Amino acid sequence: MTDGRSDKRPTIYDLAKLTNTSASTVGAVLNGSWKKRRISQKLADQIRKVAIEQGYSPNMQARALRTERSNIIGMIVPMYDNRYFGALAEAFEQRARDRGLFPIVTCTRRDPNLEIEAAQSMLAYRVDNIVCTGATDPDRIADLCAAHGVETLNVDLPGTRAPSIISDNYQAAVELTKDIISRLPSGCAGNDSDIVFIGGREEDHNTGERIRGFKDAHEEVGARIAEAYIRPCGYAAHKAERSLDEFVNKMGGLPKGIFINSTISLEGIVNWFQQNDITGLETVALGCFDWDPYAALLGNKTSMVRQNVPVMMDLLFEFLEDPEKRKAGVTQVLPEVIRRS
Amino acid sequence: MTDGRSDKRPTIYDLAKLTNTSASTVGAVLNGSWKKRRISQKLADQIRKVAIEQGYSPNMQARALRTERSNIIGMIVPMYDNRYFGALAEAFEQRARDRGLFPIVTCTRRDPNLEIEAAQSMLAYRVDNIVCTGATDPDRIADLCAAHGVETLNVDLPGTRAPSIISDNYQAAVELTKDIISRLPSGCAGNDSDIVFIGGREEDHNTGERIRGFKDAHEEVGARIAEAYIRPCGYAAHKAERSLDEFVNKMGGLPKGIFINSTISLEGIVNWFQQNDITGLETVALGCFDWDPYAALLGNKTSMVRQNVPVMMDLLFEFLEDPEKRKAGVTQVLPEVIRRS
DNA sequence: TACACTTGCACCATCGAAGGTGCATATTGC
DNA sequence: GCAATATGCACCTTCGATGGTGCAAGTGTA
Repeated sequence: MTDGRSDKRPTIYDLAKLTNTSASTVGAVLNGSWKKRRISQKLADQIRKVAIEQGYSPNMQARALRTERSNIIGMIVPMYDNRYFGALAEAFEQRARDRGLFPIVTCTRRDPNLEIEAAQSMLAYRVDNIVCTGATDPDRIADLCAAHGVETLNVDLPGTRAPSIISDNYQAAVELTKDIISRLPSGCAGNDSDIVFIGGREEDHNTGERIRGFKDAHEEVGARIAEAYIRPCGYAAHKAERSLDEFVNKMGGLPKGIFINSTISLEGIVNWFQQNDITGLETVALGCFDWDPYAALLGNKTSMVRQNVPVMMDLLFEFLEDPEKRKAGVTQVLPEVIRRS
Repeated sequence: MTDGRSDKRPTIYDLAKLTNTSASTVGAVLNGSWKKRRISQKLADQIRKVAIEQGYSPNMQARALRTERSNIIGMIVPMYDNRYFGALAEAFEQRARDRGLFPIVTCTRRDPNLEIEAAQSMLAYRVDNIVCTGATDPDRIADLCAAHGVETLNVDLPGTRAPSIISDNYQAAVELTKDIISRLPSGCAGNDSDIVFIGGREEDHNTGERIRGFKDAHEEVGARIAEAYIRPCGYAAHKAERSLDEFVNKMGGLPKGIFINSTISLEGIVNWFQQNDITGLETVALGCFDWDPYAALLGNKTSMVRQNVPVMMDLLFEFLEDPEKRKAGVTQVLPEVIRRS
């Protein structure tokens, strides 16, 4: 090169030569510790000028190696196929950047092995923290990270090995169920219920809590629920579709209401209606524990639960920054129930 | 600690002491170059055993510092608020992992400054490549990266400084428009059209191509389009909503069809119908250049364009791996038009 | 003028891994 | 039985940034 700029990225050593100073001086100026090191204002200005001219950017790998702190913060999410996790990732990234951290979000498709693999990669790159969102096995990740001296935090699904920030699934499920009940044809509420719960995994904490809320809301109005009405058939759309189909075949008709445990399951439910009984979409009272702008418009009767992403992410960073607060076990955040009549 | 395991992560030096060998031997064994270095099978096995016992994980920062290759591959996406970018991110991550790379996806909210900031962060962490997906200004990012010796690739929106993989927006727009025309009340096709194009940004390459396809499809059936029918009002939902509202006020009624330029814009359109004329959703022929499982069900008449994510991502990694192929300028991939009658 | 401080910077080891090189010991060929 | 080669591993520098330490020159005090 003839313009004095190398084709390689300049290092503090290059800048030191260009300014007739030393690497430690350049380093101190560019990382902000120069006052402590009593570098003169004039020299600092000059070095900064040359650094900009040369397009210097500190090698974070080298810095991390030396300081034992990467400023990388990782987040594991299950999927990008719904608004909730998308919003979580977006809010997470924004807050991380605001704090000068480098956010790394990766989706692990609800695959426990992939979760571990992703966590191991993050650990290899020496992330400072890992946030497990909706992880199928947060404790396993927490243990793995603990062995590496890395603290984790759980979001959406609670774990026992790390502080957890989750939605108040029980309370929101109670409210959503009451809302569905209130929209049943008159005369139904108070009698034995005809609302099906579809979707989710029984082992899931959240699904368990939602079923508990679903049951308690029924109990409050004196209605009973038969076993066949609780159908945690998994999250995939086609599973919900099949589950509803089985229910209808078994019971000989549609239920009066459906509590759907996620937008993904809702996809299957709507598919079923499209295939089998499109008018049902207008007559059955739908409630979905999740939020999606289009889904909210479907059937014109779908109430939805929208989890409070901003508050959850604010709490997350509070916990990350304050070891005292971090001791808390499970912190619940109340979601919003968006009612449609 | 009493069990011989330090509370710090073990390094190759720790393992060398534990096995009475040297750091270079341990390093060679654990990074696979041990045969080349003529380490005996027996010693290699022993070192690997101890490494596993100690929970060793190589410090990728140190490795990257030494080898000048981080194995990190970055991707910038605008938003996680639609399925297209979610699917792109997911497919990208999967393919990167399959190749032993560490994928880093970040969303920049269609903010040109945030795009640059994110790219700079990635460069500071010495990513090997950056993939710009739907970037507002891919050339600016490409130039920045080029100054750091990092190659970029564009996806979804083309740039002039790097190879680009995009959808064939023109062809798909022609097909989508024809589909809308075919669903107009009989007698309309062939006359001057009554289909509005709403959403997107006029400066966007994709929006331009779609408008071109929209126009050509009209021309083919001998229909003309008045200026007021082309409304690239931006992407945000409320902008599309307002644009449709303005159109209806100005023209004194609904159009017979709407070509909506993204699911986000569709959100605004559906909102408008909800607020103003819910029956319109059933009578107006809708086509949306984007895909969403719920949106596809709306109005029961919405045809959608689903971009071919797997093929685009396969091409991306082909280009990344083969410098020859990388020379190509813009590669177009034909999306699928999902018709609903 | 001598001594104690302060100012302003350079020198150097270090973080963990990689890879060039060197040097014993073991094996082969003649 | 001896040189030539192969085998198996250790030593040492390097990547870029950080921060402890040392040291000259400048300033203040008695």
